[in-house]
Amino acid sequence: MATIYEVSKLASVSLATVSRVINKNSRVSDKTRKKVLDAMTELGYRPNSIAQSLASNRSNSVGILVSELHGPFFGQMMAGIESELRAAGKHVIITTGHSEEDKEKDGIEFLISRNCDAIILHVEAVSDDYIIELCKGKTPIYLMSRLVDGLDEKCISLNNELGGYLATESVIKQGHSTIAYIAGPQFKADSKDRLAGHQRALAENNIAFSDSLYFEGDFKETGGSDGLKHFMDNKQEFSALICANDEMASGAITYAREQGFSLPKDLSIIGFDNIIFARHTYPKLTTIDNPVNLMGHMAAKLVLKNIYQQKNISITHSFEPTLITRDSVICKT
Amino acid sequence: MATIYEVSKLASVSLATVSRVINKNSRVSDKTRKKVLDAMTELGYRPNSIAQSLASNRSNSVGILVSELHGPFFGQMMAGIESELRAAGKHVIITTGHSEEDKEKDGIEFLISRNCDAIILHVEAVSDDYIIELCKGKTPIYLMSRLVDGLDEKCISLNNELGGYLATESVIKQGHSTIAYIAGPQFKADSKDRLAGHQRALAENNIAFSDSLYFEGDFKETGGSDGLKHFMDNKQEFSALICANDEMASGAITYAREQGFSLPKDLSIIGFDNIIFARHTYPKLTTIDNPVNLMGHMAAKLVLKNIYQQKNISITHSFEPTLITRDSVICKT
DNA sequence: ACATTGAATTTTAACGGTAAAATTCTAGCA
DNA sequence: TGCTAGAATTTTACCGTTAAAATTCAATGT
Repeated sequence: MATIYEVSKLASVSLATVSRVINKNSRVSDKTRKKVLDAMTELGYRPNSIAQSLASNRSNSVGILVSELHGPFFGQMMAGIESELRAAGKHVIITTGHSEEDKEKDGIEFLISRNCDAIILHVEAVSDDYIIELCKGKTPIYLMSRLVDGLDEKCISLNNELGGYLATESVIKQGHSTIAYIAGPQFKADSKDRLAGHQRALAENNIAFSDSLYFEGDFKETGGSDGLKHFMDNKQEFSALICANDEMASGAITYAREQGFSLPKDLSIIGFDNIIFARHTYPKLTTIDNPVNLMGHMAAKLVLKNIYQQKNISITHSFEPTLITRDSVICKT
Repeated sequence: MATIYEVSKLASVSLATVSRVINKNSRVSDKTRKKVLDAMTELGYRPNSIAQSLASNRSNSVGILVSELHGPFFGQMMAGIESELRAAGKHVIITTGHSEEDKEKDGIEFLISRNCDAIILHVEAVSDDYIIELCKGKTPIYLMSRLVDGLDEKCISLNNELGGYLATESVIKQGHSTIAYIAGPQFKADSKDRLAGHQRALAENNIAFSDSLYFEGDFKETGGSDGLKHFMDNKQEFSALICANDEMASGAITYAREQGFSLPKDLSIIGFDNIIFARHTYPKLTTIDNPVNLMGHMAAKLVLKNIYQQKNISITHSFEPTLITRDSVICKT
């Protein structure tokens, strides 16, 4: 690959001049600029962004850390961030944390050591204190789906408690009063908040929360089937099942039908997230919309505004979930 | 962030010695090593991988270019590559091409300019010639789901033609003879091959391919619904519908039910890819398994073997799809 | 014609590391 | 004791770029 040096020789100008035409900004005469540009195309020159980054201390790329690369939730999130940033000519470096403390830290350090101009984190295993410490470093940190005290300006988050509340409330309004709940892993803040909302809705409607109608799932399809199986093995009676995300709801639906349930007549099921696939279950899944793609866009905008000086961007730090009514919850007869 | 220089001063050794303890390999006396290590922890030193990369001309990271960050297909692929590489201590830099020639090229250049040790590409819009040219460069290129003549050693691919054949054959074996086909975008090699397999199966069974039972979809849910609607608007009669991927099959299932079909009685539907969600449609989707996660692992292994000198890895370049029989295709009565 | 000035350009020193070449140490041996 | 081989360590140049400081250039006003 041709270097800036070869370009400068071919164009018979100095390195600095070539550098200046690459970086558009400063003054170069039109004549010189053309000479350089011609030399660049002749050599097929592309700046080495590693060297640029080392010399200039910025990289035009922002790091993203997500828990997993697959799955509809993270897919939408990454896509949102990437498309917004890409439109602004910035690149994205993605790595994963697998919801494990060591791997999350390792991923963060990788992104920092790669000179990212900013980092957008979706971390679940790392402590608030660690994050606060991290923010003191020179790489700007932003947080998705996590609200850390004192770092509000750096967070884009969903009101998960409200979402949990809405789900349960809507089910109660349909006349259900024996309601089972399959939660997400409780070390994740999202899961805890959704559960808290559920409990608040129950309390406000004078329904006691029962441990025997609670199951902690894994946010995957298996969590839904395992949870439902657990309740059935224990001979629990309930007319509605709330799942803390749509994957678990799908698993529950599939399992329920395998067990001979007729849905939604025998059991109402509601999910959370409104993943694309939620409208393809049968019955179509009633769920809580989690505007994660939008939130991804917003996180990217936050970076654009704060790091890349793009003015006139208005930022929403906090998003609200909404109820999406489809066919999987029916009025209790 | 502390630099190697500060470490060397604190440990009162030279830069080179610090560098050698960082890179483990060469000889350093235990006493010196300890001094350096202590200094490093005291300063909280982390090597700047940008500088390492510039100086050493490798980066311990491999670039990945996918068409989209969301969607079950790419999610599985990225996850496969990442987990294999991560286990070997390598990092992954992901970017997207959006199936557009310009963006694919831009993404590739970004990855190259970032000094990736190797690049794994899933490109769809770029020409074979461009890829061949690319391979002459100094960054090693590997290809997923694409077979370029003469580059077999660098490709990990699925026999899509066989998959298309298997899908159609299985449907024919169930007694169907009027079969509609919703293809993927025909500029994508995968789509073309799957269609070719479909046509071969038809031909072998003396069923004529009919343009009126063909629709080119977009590989998304809407492709399935649009396609089915198209056939119905044209009053086509058919007992089976083959979709070139599972997303389109899901869309078709949902749309069919909205139109009052009873599935699978009124219409048999088969998909392609065997995405996780395929078992959560109703009826459960019969489909062709595309071992994309495995292929991701294999692509990573190929890199590990060729670029990072890991011996004793055996490579499979070509994968075969298999029929997954579930409930969405029934015997024609 | 000649300072003056501001723009265009070049020189030079970083950025934070690696790696080859050069040097210093340390033992072992004649 | 003096020499030497091999290990440990340091010196030095370089990776490809940016950016501040220095220099050259061209136009302007007097």
